[in-house]
Amino acid sequence: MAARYIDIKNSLKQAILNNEYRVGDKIPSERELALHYDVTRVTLQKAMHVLEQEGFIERIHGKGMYVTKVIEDNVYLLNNGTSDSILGFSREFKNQVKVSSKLITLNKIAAGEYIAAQLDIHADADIHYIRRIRLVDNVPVLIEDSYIPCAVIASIPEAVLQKASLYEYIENKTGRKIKFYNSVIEAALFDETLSALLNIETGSPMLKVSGVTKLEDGKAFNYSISFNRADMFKIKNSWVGK
Amino acid sequence: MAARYIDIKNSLKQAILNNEYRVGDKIPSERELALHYDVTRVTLQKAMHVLEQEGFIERIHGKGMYVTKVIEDNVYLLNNGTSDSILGFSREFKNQVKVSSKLITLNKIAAGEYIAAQLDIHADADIHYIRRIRLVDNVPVLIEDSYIPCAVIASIPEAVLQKASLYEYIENKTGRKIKFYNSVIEAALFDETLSALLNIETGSPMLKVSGVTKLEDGKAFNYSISFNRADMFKIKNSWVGK
DNA sequence: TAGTGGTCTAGACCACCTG
DNA sequence: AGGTGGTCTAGACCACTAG
Repeated sequence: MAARYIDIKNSLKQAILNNEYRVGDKIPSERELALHYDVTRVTLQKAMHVLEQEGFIERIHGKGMYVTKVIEDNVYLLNNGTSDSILGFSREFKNQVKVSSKLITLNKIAAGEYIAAQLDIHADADIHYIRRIRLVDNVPVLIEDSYIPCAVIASIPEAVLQKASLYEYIENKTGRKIKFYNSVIEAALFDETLSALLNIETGSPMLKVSGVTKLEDGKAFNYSISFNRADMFKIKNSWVGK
Repeated sequence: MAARYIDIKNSLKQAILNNEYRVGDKIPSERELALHYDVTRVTLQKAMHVLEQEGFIERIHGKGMYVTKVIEDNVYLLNNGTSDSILGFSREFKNQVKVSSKLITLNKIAAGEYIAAQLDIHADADIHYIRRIRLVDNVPVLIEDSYIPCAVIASIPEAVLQKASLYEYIENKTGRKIKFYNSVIEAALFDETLSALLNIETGSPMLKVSGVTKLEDGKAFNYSISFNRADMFKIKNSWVGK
């Protein structure tokens, strides 16, 4: 079903996560791996480039490919830009900790100019405005505001917002996968309203992440802003040259 | 000299920046562009994938390629993870504003465990510890601490730290290009020491970016932490699925 | 020099979108 | 149906690293 290079990438990723290859180990050469998986070098390279981008290996010209320093500090929750499934909050953490949501607001309103511009729709188009508190092991850690055009999803069951992953719901409902995520990361301070919702001090530092999510067909379906407790969130970012 | 696909990417990037293609425009198909640049589709696709990663175009299966919303808010300075030359501060901004540095500290010290672990060297190896204030149009906007192994660069002229780009100096000195950058982004508050250096209020929000930079041969050469005024810096992050 | 990753060709077939 | 991007093959040559 999926592309061959994705399968290969996942296979090697699992091998690394299972410690079959350890940090600093040299993994087999492209030519060996291509033979093993029975693909051409071009296809294998595609897999390896993705693995590199995701931060699992390092490719060094003339030397070989090496397993990178591990996925580090698990005390803090991270949310990066290069994983398979960055986007949904519950998706990312559901196997590690107990994630839940508390729905604060669910309204149908007109987009207004700013939101409309982000979503590439008309300012008078209807959208769902959703505000949720996210909890990890029952501790509130962030507030997330979402703006979703009614044209994409006519209605959103409250049950989804309370318990399930909104992204999975939308992928299933529309039959399209999530493709794009453009975000802007900023630091700010929690104001009275938001700090009260998280039960923390006003003026605490916040990591604010806002962005637009798009589906495979290029249609924007969600503009979101999340206000994250700075003491619980970091963002890992990796970059590979050229 | 450079790879063909990089040239093509830059050529199209320039065309977009010059408004030869405007936001929302459909650009020619892969097959047309491949013909025009006289390369195969595979090579052309490589160029386009990079261009997509850098946020200039969107590729939509079955439809075509479209110019993405522009590089936006130029009042704030941004520092993202997908550009050609993210890394150096002066590199990124030297054509837009007047960037200068003020050297606060330049010491040769032992790495110590934490820094040594980041740089993958011994804890008793010598490093340069550098603290600089960066100014944009003579306004101090961030503080940057750098930890550079003496084994990579024996000495660093003060003049470089005051005026020039440290990264360019190192690329020239070692004859190797910068390849890697793994960073962690956090939010925090400015303490007394740091706020005094930037002449802002203690307790102001800060965007803290720390990371390791590596050269082409995989050798770590700089662990840095930058403390950025949150009101002047945002980070743009784009992610493309699959 | 032998081995590695980096780039490129000239095809081919598939999956998706639109009229 | 015709055009678009997505994937893949089976080679080839180049650039870099090491002993």
